[in-house]
Amino acid sequence: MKEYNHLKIESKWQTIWDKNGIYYAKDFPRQSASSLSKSAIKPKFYGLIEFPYPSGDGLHVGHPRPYIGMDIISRKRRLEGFNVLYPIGWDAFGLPTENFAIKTGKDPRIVTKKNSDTFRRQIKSLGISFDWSREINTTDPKYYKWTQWIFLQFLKKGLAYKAKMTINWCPKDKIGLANEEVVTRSTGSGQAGVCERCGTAVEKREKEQWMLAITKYADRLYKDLDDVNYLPQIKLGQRNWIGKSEGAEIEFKVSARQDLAIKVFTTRVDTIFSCTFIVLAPEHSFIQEYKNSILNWNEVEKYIKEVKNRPEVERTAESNKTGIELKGVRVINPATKEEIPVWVSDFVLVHYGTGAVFADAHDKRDFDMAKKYNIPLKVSIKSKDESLFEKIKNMEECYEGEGVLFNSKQFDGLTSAEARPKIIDWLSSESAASRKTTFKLRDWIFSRQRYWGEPIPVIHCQDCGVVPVPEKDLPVELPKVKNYQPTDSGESPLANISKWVNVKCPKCLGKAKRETDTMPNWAGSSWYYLRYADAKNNKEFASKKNLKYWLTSPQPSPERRGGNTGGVDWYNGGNEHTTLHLLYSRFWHKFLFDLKLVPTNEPYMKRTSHGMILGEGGVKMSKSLGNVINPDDIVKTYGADTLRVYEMFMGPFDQSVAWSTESIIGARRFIEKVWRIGEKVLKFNNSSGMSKNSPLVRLLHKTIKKVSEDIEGMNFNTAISSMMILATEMEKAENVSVEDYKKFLQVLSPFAPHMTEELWSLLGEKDSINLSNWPKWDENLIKDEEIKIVIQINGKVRAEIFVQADETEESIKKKALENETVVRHIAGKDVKKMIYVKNRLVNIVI
RNA sequence: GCCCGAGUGGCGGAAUUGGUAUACGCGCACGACUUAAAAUCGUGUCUCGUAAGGGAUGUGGGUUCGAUUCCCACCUCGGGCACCA
Repeated sequence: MKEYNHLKIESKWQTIWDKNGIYYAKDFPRQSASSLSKSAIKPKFYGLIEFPYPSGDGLHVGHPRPYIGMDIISRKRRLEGFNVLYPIGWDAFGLPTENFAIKTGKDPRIVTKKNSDTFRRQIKSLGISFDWSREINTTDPKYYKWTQWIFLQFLKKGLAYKAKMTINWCPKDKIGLANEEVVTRSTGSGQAGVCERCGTAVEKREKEQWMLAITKYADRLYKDLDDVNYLPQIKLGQRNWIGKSEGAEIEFKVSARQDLAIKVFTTRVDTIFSCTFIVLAPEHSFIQEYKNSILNWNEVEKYIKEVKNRPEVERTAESNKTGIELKGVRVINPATKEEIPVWVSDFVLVHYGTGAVFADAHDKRDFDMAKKYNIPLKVSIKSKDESLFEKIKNMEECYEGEGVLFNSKQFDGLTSAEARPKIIDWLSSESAASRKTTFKLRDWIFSRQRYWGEPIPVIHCQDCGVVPVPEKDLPVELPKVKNYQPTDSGESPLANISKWVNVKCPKCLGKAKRETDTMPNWAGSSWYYLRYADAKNNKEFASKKNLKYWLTSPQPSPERRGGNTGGVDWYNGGNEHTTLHLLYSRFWHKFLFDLKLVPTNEPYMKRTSHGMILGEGGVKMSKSLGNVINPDDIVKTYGADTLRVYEMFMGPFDQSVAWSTESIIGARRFIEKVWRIGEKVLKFNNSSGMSKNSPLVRLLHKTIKKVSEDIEGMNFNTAISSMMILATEMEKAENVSVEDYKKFLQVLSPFAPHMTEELWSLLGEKDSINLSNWPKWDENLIKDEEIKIVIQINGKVRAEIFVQADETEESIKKKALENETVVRHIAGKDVKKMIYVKNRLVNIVI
């Protein structure tokens, strides 16, 4: 047998796999050729990773981590008899390519082609079992035709609408900026957002934008999380983002104008008796409407202008709270009937609740603001902790918790929870309040004044207004332009192409103009997993038949829960996508479900996350730091199998971990060790060398169990650790049977597919190891006959004894007390208690 | 500021439901093999102590027979915060 040569082996098998198309998913294959029932369709497994953005820098070692993880799961599923779909594509619209085009004048289409070619070549060199026959690209007109088509369905159902929104605007470059392109810089008067390119202070501008009404789905997006199998922190992230709160809307009447009222939303109506002022968001419409009555209007106007240009994160930061009173305006607290002042402050956000809050001593932000501006405060909630109460009463400390009401008229003595419904009922009987549920979630701003995105398929007609592009005219293709800069008026570069812009109205055939806004990058990625089911379909985004097969299991999947009707079996992606992308695609999917275009109410049954790979020393890998590792170099020097094993071994899959080129050698040594064992096995070619009961066979079966279970939990690092232990023992052993070695190769094959395939074929197998059967472990062989029991005295380990697996508690305790060390330690002391934990320990308390 | 995650040897990390802290790997030291080197194999490797024994899982408290694990407070780092993907 020849020496292990990763270069030869890896390219050889990649070519063979590709030629035979062994990783191509088949639509509705039969169970097996010999299956009696003709209708028996093979069960499917649909594993998904987030398709990459093909950046100009090429792949870096962080990209493959999730691909390898899901590849291991997909490969295991194939051996378990599933028909596996594991697809990939390119999420290729977006800012970096466009900015590159602006800078260099190169056509983004050509740049995208070049970048995705590089990515494809690099990913292929890693031996990931992707089905390349279903590759998609969001910038392909054949793909974005359907992204546009789905938008038209939103429009048809009234879920796409236009609204005035503020955008970041650079007055020097005359272009709209993404939040990312606005950097915070210190100026003379504090922090300010400036343009990343030119450093000019960024302004906010009002602009008509296309919106998608995701808030119409807020309740379902929240509730249906109960029925999906996401990691708990992902569900929590989604829930926090949607931000459902149940509370009340309360009206504060304006003293001077009893017909006018300011509505506030609160979840803590129990604190209303301590409310001494109300606070409006600077953008609140009341301020403009009532400006003639505001005595200090000039100052107020100046304040509002300042605040509007501050980034939102900045505005809500604790240290930066500012405010101004609306002099001459007072409202009435409906509970106390007292007149109270009205303030404006930057920490109140216009798009949450009603854009106004009532303020009292039981909210930290209100409390701090009142202290800062000497606004009177009152307290009305008594803490459970009496010692704290003095300080709270004296306003030395802010108490935000729940408690018992006082200073609250007829509600005195009730707990916060008891008081809330009663106060709402009381106030609503005077029509000053109503129960209300609000969401933090806001509608989705869907317009971009950019070039490199899907054109929004709408035509503006002078007479007919907004007219959707007829479906037969889709796709509305992106025209070529000379200049990728947005126009001076803040429109997309498309606005300059009069030939493209000026069209006939599809309805009245009169003069009309195309919409020149494009869609955000999120659009194409909101439905891409559906396209993989039927990637080449020209008539629909995917056929119902294919969607039904790939999204709904023939038998209940272990991934499925509660009222969930199916979806992608397992979707793994980055932690950084667990709110936005995940929520957006759930929204699109639910919408399509309502139109009966997809068969399931949720897109993904199971969602897990992977951590990032950081540079050496735990800092971010970035071009500017010069610490980016290119997988090409690793594949060349150590091989794809080594890279795969190393990336899975380096740390827990869901956590970020620092790269270490020095440590790769450990993975390589492990692979070489397995190779050497292969040489030994081939030399002796012993099919029955080991006794069925030998310690090595027992270890093999324990390892099969451990690896099988660890893969399901994505604990790839401990799976590899256990295989390393097995390899060390196999190498030490005088003889390893072919049969046992093959089982080891099979469980290792998802991690190191090339070298295991080579060894498999050297052992005389004709078919691919990737199409063999996942080995089963023998329960009888993994049970230990003798068990080590630790003896503790007062919780400290003092000795250990070995007992038979079936030994009784009495007998073990007796042995423990007879132990020499134990006798020495308990001499002259009373044994108070003995705690026995089965198969683990005896703790003697003295 | 708000939400989520993490903090364990020189380094990456392991540790079922609260039950032997430091598995596995890297590095380092010593030894075997070799004319030599590489590769490989073996031994050792948290810390103080000759030992008996003590101490240590970001910090400080608490619950428990027993805490890396549960509770409270705090510190540090990473991710997200709606136009980056």
